[in-house]
Amino acid sequence: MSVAEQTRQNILNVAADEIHHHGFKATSLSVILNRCGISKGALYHHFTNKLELGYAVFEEVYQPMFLQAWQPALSTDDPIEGLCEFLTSITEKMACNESVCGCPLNNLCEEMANVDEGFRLRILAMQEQLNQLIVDAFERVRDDLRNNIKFSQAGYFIAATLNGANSLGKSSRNKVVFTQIIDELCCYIRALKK
Amino acid sequence: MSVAEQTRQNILNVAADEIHHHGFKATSLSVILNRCGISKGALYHHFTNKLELGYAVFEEVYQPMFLQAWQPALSTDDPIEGLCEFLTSITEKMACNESVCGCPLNNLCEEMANVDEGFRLRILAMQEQLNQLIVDAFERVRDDLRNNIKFSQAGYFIAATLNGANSLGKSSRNKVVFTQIIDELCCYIRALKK
DNA sequence: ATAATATCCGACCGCACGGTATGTTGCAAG
DNA sequence: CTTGCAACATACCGTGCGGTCGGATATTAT
Repeated sequence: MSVAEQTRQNILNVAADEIHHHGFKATSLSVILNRCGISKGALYHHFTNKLELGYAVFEEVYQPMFLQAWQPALSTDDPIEGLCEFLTSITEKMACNESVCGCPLNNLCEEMANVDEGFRLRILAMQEQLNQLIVDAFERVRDDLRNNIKFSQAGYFIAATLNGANSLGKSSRNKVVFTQIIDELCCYIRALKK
Repeated sequence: MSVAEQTRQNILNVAADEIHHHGFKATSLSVILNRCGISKGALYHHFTNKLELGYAVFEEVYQPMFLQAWQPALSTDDPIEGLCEFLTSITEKMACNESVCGCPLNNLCEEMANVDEGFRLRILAMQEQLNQLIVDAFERVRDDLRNNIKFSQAGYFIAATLNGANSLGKSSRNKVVFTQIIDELCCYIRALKK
């Protein structure tokens, strides 16, 4: 990897971290520059403006990260159990101070979806992609599931509840509430089986 | 109501609307002043700073609004059905352009809970209050419910899913996804009964 | 070796923001 | 009538922001 490309990747990673912690609008370019040890000229050589940097972070950092997290859980022989174990593992791996940051995708959705169309469409595509993953997984084992289930609707329901759990976790500042909601969600998911 | 008190209420209402539409940080005092037709001196006569204005909006506008919305649904003879009807009525009353604004409480939670302790504690208290309402309602009809239900956990689960539904609604910009999630949530709620 | 281009630097700009300080008006008590 | 304070108005300030631009340096092509 060329040194220029390293600079670019460094900017993307630092920006991703800053956006995750402070949101897009509250993220300061100056902070990114300081953390990267580069100048403003360097940043504006690689990205035309802050918005394009945000888009690049979404596409090149958040999106792959997101898919890599969900994909394995849904690709197992038993996606129902895979999903439950994945959700439970989130609560276990989540440190207390991390719980307040929430999911990058959901954060951006809350902050930017109704402000910037570029973000909105990217987020929407990502959510539909996730929903498709869930639907595909359910289709694969549909014989094991109750036959009155609307797969897509259930998929969105799961995603929504996870987002909401993150939200409630932010205000309570401990993961007990979060864990409870995930527990309840796993009950719901397992109840999809016959 | 004195003219001064009218001014104060006007500021609160306009500020509540602005915060609902643009979030707290992105809400500009200048815009509030213009919409109210008052000067900056007037605003700073009634509120010490922007943060205190935000707290006042939360306590005097959002909080009463929130309780007035939930209370009736949970006070009926059949809170399970009351809850479902209430949730469904949200989707019906919600215009398409309103769907992108989301719930003021959830918005503030996402934006401010991990930034400002004053907001966080107020939001937390509000959420616990809502949860208590749900728990109380469930306790009242506990004989009609399955006997392995953790009331508090179910309450948080319901609140979380509603928040998440709002979030997903923001990016899709139509209420179909929102409605689906609420439908699924109502199924879950009705399944709490024996 | 030299020209050309990519990469990066850092001073600067305009702007909108929250907040302050001082001035003005009007009502109400004495 | 006047004194005083609540209720505003207005001009101004410092700050941090995203973004621009001319120049310096490194890398590559010829």
